[in-house]
Amino acid sequence: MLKMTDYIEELKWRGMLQDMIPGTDDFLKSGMQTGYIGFDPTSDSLHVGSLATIMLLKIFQKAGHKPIALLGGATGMIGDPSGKNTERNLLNEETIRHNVSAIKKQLEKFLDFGAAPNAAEIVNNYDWYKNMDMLHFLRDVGKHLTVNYMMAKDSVKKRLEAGISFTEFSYQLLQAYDFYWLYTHKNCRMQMGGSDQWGNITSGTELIRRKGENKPAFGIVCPLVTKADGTKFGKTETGNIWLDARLTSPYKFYQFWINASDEDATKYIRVFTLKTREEIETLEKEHQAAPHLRLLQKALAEEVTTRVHSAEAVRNAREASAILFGRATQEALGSLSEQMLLEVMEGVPQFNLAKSMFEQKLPVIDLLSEAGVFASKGEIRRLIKEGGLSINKEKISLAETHLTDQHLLQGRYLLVQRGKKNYYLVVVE
RNA sequence: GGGGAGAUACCGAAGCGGUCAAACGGGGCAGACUGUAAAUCUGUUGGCUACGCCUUCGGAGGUUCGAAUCCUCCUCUCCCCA
Repeated sequence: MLKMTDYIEELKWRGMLQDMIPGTDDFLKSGMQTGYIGFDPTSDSLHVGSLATIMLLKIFQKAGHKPIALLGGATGMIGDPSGKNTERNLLNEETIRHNVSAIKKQLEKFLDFGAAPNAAEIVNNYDWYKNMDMLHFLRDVGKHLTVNYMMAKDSVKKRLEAGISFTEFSYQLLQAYDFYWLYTHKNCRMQMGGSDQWGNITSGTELIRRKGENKPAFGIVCPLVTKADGTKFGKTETGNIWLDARLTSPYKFYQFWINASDEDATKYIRVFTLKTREEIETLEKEHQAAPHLRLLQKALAEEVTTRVHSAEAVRNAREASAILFGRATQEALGSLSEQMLLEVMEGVPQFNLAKSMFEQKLPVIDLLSEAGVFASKGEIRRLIKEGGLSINKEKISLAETHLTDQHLLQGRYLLVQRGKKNYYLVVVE
């Protein structure tokens, strides 16, 4: 017997409910329902920006409902104008096919596909668009929503001055039809999404209503995840944080969460973990009592990294973090086996230096410059002057410092550190 | 088509013949404080074989002992009038 919980109530305390279509609440309480979220195949990996909506689905399933993840194999070819202020370039079909299959694999990590009766499903809207011809689309879909209605949407209104192509303008019709199709074929009466999807979701419920369906459709949206300092969530100096380990190493992924500010961490732990309200509140109390332990950030990083990567990835990342940031010093570094060292350094940028160069007993500044760790010698000099350069956790205070074989970890590695958080591994061979 | 304004380092913006590798602000990086947080304060922010040298101020020429600064042409941007 399936245990149902109150989805809306849970979203509320997690701070994940921005808006909902009236009645959604009662609709969900009336029994197991099917709901969906669409994902755009604009690249071949999701990034943490999509994580909040994935969690919407995950929590939906946990609450006892049936989640459907819709991949926009067709809509991705059109381009959603929501939240965009300029027309986008179209991706070619091959790229989209590739992206769809890659994203599908990622989503499979989050949802439970074996949990009858509310097992998750993945669908691709290309399947119902590939055989549809334009006349049918215009007669069966386009006829039901007026241009006036469509133009009133924010996503369109914002673009009226700058210009919007007919193609992007039509996007909401396609998404509306997706909803209708799922409604009729999968008995799916609910759509979720980020707040930028509100317009598209209501176009869908409207289409369903005007097509003469007697049972209404529902929807909710969650707020955009933000950072307290106003910068964009999910980006770092070096770019997006991706879910794919090849694009963002598990170590870096783990560090991304560990580095969340206190203020953000209390928000994120509600959105990105499945911890209960009690667990979270207890953690917060413990965190306040001993903030330097960073319990909140650790709990957040561990759970998210486990789900996206694996428990083993977390172990490695935690170990690497302990060595790089903990009190561990040269001795700890030196005592690592080569295999451990490499595991710990996985995800840390690596540079090569010819053994012959190293043996010339050049000053450290020349060696680092040769290895290409820094952009220029001026930069290295400045860094040394400012006390921001360490090798093997030992501060370098003179540009003329010479390195000897004793500095080499396992006879061939140098751990270069810029500031507190940036590490580079130089391999001498 | 006519008239005007402008193009400076990552971005914004001063400078209008030497003292300009170029004020100031933002951003970046680092240091201090701390907790791999936030706030704050400080330093730094073209390159090099470095008390000196080289390359930079839209592009190409020119004037001058000397130009980001003056002149000529070109390219692009913005504004106003038709």
